Amino acid sequence: MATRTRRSQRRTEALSRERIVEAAVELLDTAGESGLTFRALTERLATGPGAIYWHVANKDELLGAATDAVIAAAVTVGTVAGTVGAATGTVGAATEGSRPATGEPGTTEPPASPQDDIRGVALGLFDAIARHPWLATQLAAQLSRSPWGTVTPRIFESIGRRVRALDVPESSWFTVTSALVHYILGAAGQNAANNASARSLPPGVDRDRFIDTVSRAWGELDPDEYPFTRAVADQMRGHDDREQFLAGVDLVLAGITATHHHGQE
Amino acid sequence: MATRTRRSQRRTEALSRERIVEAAVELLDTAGESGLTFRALTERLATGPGAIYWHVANKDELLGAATDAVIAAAVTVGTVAGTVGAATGTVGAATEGSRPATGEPGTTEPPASPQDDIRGVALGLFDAIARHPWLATQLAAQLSRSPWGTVTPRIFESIGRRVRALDVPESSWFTVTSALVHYILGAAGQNAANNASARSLPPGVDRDRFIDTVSRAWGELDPDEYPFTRAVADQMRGHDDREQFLAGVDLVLAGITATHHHGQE
DNA sequence: ACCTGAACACCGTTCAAGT
DNA sequence: ACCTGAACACCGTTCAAGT
Repeated sequence: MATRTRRSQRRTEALSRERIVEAAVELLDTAGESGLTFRALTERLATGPGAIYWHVANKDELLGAATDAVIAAAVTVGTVAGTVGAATGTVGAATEGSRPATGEPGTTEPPASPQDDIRGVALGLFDAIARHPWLATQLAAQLSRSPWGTVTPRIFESIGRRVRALDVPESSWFTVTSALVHYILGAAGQNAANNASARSLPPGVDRDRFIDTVSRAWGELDPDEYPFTRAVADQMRGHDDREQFLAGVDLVLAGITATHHHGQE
Repeated sequence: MATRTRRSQRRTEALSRERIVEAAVELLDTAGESGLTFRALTERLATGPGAIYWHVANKDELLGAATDAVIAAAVTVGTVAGTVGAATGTVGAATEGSRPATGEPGTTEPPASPQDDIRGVALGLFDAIARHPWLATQLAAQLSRSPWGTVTPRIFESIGRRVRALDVPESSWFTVTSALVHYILGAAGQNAANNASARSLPPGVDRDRFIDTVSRAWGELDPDEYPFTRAVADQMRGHDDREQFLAGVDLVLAGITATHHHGQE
C-alpha cells in the first residue's frame, strides 16, 4: 500500500517525455518488467495517466524509448572513454558501460587493435544488459515492433565501424557485422536471463550458488536423452560469465580472420 | 464477435494438458502473442477458465510449455529424417523442420560432415522460429523464467553432440557449444522479429518490399551518426535470410577450426 | 499546450459449487 | 478427479473537463 516515503513528492520539474522514460527505466530496474505499470508510474511522477499519454503514445512506445535510451548510452560510451559526445538518450549516460574491461582504450595505453575495440563495445553491451535484465526480453520485443527503429541501427553502427577497420572486403561487411551483432545480443540476452532468474531465487542464494544449482540440475538429466549436456555440466561451474562471453567473441573474430585470409568466396 | 464457425464445437476429446498446449500454439501462430488469452482459449476449447487452471498452473507455465513443445519438435526432427524417436512434445512434430535444407542427411547421400550436421540443426531451429515468430520473444522470456527448464538443455544437447564430433578438445566443448547456440538463437530471433513486423504491415506489402523498406530507411539515416549503416544499407537487399544465417554459422565454424588448429590456449 | 481523474473494456486468476 | 462460471483485483487506455 504505502510506497516507501516517496508518495506525492510535490513535483518540482515539469513533466516531460525524458522524465517519464527515466522513471520507467528506474521502475524496470527496481521492480522488474511486471513492475512497470501506469499506476506505479503515475504515483512515482505524482500525476495522472492522462498526463503520461500526452507525452507518450502507449506502453509499447514507452518500453521502446526506455530500451533505446539505455542502449544508446551503452553504445555511445564505448567510443572513447570520457568523451560522451552526443548522447541522445541521457539516462544514466555517465555510468553506463564505464567498467573499463580487458582491451578498452585506456588512459596512456597505445591505440587498441580493431579486435580489442570490438571486444570493448561488445562488453559494453554485455554489461548494460547484465545491469538491466529486462533488456533481454525488451530487445527481442522491440525488434519485433519496429526493426526500422533506432535501436538496431545504433548497435549495428557501433559494431560495423570497427568491422570496417578489420581487413574484411566491403562486400562482406553486412554479413560479418550481422554475425557479430547476433552473437552479442544472443549471448548477452541469455546471460541477462540467467541473472534475472538468479535474482528471483529465495534470498541468501547468491550468484555462484545459482550457477552451482543449474550445473547440478544439468548433471542430473536423463543420461539417455542428455549425454552431452550431462558431460559438460561441471564445465559451466567456475567459469566467469564475461570471460565466457569474450571467448565467444574471439571465436567469431577468429572465424572472420580465417574466412578472409583463405579467401573462400 | 463471432469466432469463425468454430464456436462451441461440442468437445469430442477430454481436456488435457496436451490439448491445451496445442490450442495455445495454434492461437499464438494465428493471432500472435496478444491473441493468446484465457478467454480465447476457453472459447476454442469450449470450456471455462477453471478447467484450464486444473491442467496448467498459470499463463507463464502455459507459454513455457508451448515454447518447449515447438522447440522439442524442431530439435528432434533434426537428428535423423523420418525417425522421430522420442518426441515428448508432439505438437506438429511431423512437419517441424522438415524442409531438408542444404547439407541435411538425405536419402542416399553419404553421411554428412559434423559441420553439415550442425548447419542442419541450426537451420531446423531457424525455420521453427521463422514459422512461430512468437518464439523470438518467448525464448528470451522462457530462459529468464527458468534456465533450469528443459528448453535450454534441449538445444544445447542437440548442438553439443555435433560439436563433440568436431575435433575440439573436451575442455572447450562448453565454450564452443555456447557460442554456437548464442549465435543461432540471436540470429534466428532477430529474423523472426523481422518476419513478425513484416506481417503486421499494411497488407499488400510482401516480404521483399518490407526488406526494401527497411533498407531504404537505413539508407536515409543521418550521415554523421550512421555512416556505416548507410553504406551497407543496400547490401541487405536481395540477401536471402537463410543464406545470410548460414554464412554466420560458417563464420563461427571457421573460428572454431582456426582456434583449434592454431592451438592458442 | 498541458494536465486531471473518473470511467471503460479487458485480462489473469480464484473459488464455491457442481458432477 | 475433473469441470463450471460468476466474481475479483488489476491493467492499459480514453476523454470530457479543467488550467
